[in-house]
Amino acid sequence: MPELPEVETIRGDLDLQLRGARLESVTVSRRWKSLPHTRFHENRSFERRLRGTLVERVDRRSKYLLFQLQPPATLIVHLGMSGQLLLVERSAPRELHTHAVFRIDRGHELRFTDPRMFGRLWLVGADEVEQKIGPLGPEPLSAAFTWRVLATKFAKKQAPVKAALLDMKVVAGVGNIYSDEALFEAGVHPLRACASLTPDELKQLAAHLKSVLRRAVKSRGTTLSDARYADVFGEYGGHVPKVYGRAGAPCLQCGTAVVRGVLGNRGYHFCPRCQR
DNA sequence: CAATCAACCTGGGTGC
DNA sequence: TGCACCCAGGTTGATT
Repeated sequence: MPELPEVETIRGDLDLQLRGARLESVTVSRRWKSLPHTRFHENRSFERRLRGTLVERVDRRSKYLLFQLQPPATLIVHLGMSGQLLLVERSAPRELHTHAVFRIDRGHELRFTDPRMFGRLWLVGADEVEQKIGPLGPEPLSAAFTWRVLATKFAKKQAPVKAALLDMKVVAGVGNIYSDEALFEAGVHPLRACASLTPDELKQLAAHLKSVLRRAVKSRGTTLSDARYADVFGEYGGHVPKVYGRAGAPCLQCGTAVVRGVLGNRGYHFCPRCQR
């Protein structure tokens, strides 16, 4: 569910709310503990090792949230498709599919819920983070990400550009919504082979990717009508996609019906007239 | 190595 | 009402 702008919204709020807070206790559901260690680093001491730790800072890399703790350790959280982190009062009724509860001082709880259970929770040493979440390409909003990075990575790539944008090794944190949006705004057809893009198209693509991600962060993410992304306070995002999820509806630029295609088991959306 | 695809899960919507 | 699909914002391991 959440991509870079949604995860970044959550990160910012958690950093403000939890910096300096102590995790009084941590409980993980039996169901979640039964997951393979690729999704839950169960070492029997997850709860015990977290109890009493201090949250020093909350970082983000790609779609991963990194809780930097004291004594030194990193809690890695990935929300998968349907994961949520909710900051609530302890007395509030427990949400369905709650898999982990972090009791915070001052009477609050951080609850991790995830109906589809594609999320991950890992507790690792600070030096183990890279190997756990990597290898990852550059952060698209960093100065290190330019059209020249794309030019290098695309030079010998025959895969469709849509697939490449979803590849975390090419660029980190971009998912199905924002790859569709960036391609639409750049006027590039999703099925174009990476290596066929001209320098001008690469410039457009890099610039529009940065632009749409920045706008989405400012709007606190995207919440589709049929899905339920919410921030840590349960509030929805205000960003509205231009093509994603609009199959059959008129293109906002030319009025042509937006087309939905399937690539690698995932739907994508584009305007057959504006995107070449 | 690069590209493609099935699998991992649950729940909501649709059409018969 | 029941049921059999189809769809969903992600990642990854197996297979070509």
